[in-house]
Amino acid sequence: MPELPEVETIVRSLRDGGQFGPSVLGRRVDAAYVDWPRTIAEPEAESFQGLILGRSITAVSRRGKHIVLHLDEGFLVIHLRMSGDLRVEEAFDAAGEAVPFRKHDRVGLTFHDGYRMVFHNPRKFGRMWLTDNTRHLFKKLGPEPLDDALTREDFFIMLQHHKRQIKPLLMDQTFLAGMGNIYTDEALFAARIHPLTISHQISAEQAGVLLEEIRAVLQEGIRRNGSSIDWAYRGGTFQNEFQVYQRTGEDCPVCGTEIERIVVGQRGTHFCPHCQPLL
DNA sequence: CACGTCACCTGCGTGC
DNA sequence: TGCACGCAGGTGACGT
Repeated sequence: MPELPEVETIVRSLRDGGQFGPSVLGRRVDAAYVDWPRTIAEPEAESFQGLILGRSITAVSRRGKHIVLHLDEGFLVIHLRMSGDLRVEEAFDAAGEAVPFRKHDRVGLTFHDGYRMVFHNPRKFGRMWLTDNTRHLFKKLGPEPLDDALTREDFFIMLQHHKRQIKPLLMDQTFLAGMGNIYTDEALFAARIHPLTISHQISAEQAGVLLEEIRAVLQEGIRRNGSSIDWAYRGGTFQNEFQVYQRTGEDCPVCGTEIERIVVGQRGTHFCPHCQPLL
């Protein structure tokens, strides 16, 4: 469930407490459980278990789709990829017995006060890095779409610098950090831009509209606590606002034309052929 | 540089 | 019921 709005929702819950459990701030790691060692991208999984012990979480932030737990020494960075999920829960039952981990729980960090944070990750794509410095992880990431420092003019110039199909370009994390399949389809629909449009051919005015629509769908996604679909229910409600995503064959909410599905860059892509003509 | 393909994984819905 | 297949919110490594 991981695009920018879902990651931001999790970050806020980890920081402030919320629908996914209490805050992790101030909690100290007392024990580490690793079910799938490849989850630990850095350092080696064996050394990770010892190195994380005794460290406390002092802040929680986000960069693109990465969750950043700031520790009193270093950082724990988490990427959920396709199917990752975090929850914070009590690690022991009333009798003091450890609550068993669930199927697909890959990593568990038990805190000094009896709570734990669990990384649930059915498809095993998600990764964690325990590192003293995050620079090497983020150096290639593009700007944050919600950062006001990114202007419409900047965005137009960025588009002019590439001759690529707009959809894969928006999903390229080195171009812009945080967009995924859902919010890209929704933003392109809102901006009335065909997903195969070559970035280079988008006018300055259209670029401005696109940036604003990207921000609008991301902000609405955050406001609704992200999207919940199928197996990965997270309590979000943005799925109820989808205009085109997963609505193949249904009527376009604007003009009534049937929503089409094509494949772009190996990803299912949904758009209205009438509202989003390929110029 | 841009794009297609495959790989990494598991689970679910569909159609035969 | 069983089974093959296609599909899924992501990304990185290749080859052309």
